[in-house]
Amino acid sequence: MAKMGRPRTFDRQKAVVQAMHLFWEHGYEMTSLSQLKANIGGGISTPSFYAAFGSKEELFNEAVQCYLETYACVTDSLWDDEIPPRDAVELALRRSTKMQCESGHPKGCMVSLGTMSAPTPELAHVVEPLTASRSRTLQGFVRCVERAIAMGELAKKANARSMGIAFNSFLQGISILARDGMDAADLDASITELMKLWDIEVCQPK
Amino acid sequence: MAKMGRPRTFDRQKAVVQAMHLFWEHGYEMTSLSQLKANIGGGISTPSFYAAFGSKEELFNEAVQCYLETYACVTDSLWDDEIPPRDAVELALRRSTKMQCESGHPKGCMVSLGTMSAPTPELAHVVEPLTASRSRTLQGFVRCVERAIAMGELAKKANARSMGIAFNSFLQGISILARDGMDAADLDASITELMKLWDIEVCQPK
DNA sequence: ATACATTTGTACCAATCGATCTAAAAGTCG
DNA sequence: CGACTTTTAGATCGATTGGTACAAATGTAT
Repeated sequence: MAKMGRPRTFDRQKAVVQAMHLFWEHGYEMTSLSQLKANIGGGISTPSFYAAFGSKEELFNEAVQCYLETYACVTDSLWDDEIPPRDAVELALRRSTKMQCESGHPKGCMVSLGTMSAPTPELAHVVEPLTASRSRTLQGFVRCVERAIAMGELAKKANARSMGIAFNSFLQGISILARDGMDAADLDASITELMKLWDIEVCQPK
Repeated sequence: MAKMGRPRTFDRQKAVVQAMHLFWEHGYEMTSLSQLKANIGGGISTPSFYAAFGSKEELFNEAVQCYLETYACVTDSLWDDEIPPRDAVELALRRSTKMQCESGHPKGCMVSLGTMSAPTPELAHVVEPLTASRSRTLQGFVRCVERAIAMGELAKKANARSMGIAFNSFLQGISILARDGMDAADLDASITELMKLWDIEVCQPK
């Protein structure tokens, strides 16, 4: 049995992407139904919106999932054991910077900037996937340093958690700088500086 | 001639502080008049609010000024030429971390988190003082590195702007980590790691 | 052709947004 | 006391918030 009934006038998948861009730009609560409806398929009506997505919150969840499966993958190298740990860290930083500064979508990272999207405790569950993603990214940095120590690349006395937090805090800050309009080249140069943090912990005698 | 007319039932200065805490926690647009009125002097009426502060935007401006003159001073060391540049940078980072994690007020920095407070361009002017403050802090970091190079403490080949951006991005990221509930001790340890970025650029031969 | 399934547009819902009007209340002055 | 000044409380403003009811429109299946 194929699909029945009157067909949609808009592409549902494209609509999720358009919604993702709006939520990315303005956050959950600051994005209104009017904005969403106006930007989906060149404008849709209220009942069409609710028939297709259920509610604003459900659409947000879909938008977040869409983001996590696409743009957020720039940090996937942190969990790739095929990549040398130093390369994994540098790749995550450089790919994330490039993504956050490129045109065609809002600046910065939706996960990082989502920190301010849930002001009230009763709305915290809405952005929980974003919170979990930030926690996971921090874990990824720590994991890379731990892996390097275990491999003998970094000194045993290196503090994996502190180094991981340093890389992670730098990464989170990029979202704010990108929103403020900083060039990708400037950020890239600062990554080169930051990576020296890794190099000075490398075991000297080979 | 002394003050005339019916006296206020609330302390205007305390009210600005309470409003600052609300704006700090939820941002400009996400803080409603109802919240402000309910939290000022144990609850005030609408006309009392407008008689005392003019409008929501004017109160926000006062709250921002209050923040900049108090909490934001944790980074003042960046412009104090009496302090050795390395100490100035480390002081700014440690004082800011301590402030952002201490109890008695919302976590994180109002200036950094204010990035998400102005979604629409027509509200950008409201948070302009916050944007300017972030720009000023970045300049402060760069200035310290430049001062160290001029003093001969850091190598001439050191990239002042890139290093400044690295310190600044790390600092901005702290707001997000603090909001996520990270301990001040963890952040402090990561500052110790980050400061190695400075030490490796120090001119070796004394 | 007719029954069925789904989306569509129009109108509407209560609640809240920031802000204002009016008038009583509560002080300081002469 | 009475004139003056300011703040107070209650009612209300139009606009917007997220979300529904209802019926016409448009497709597929039999």
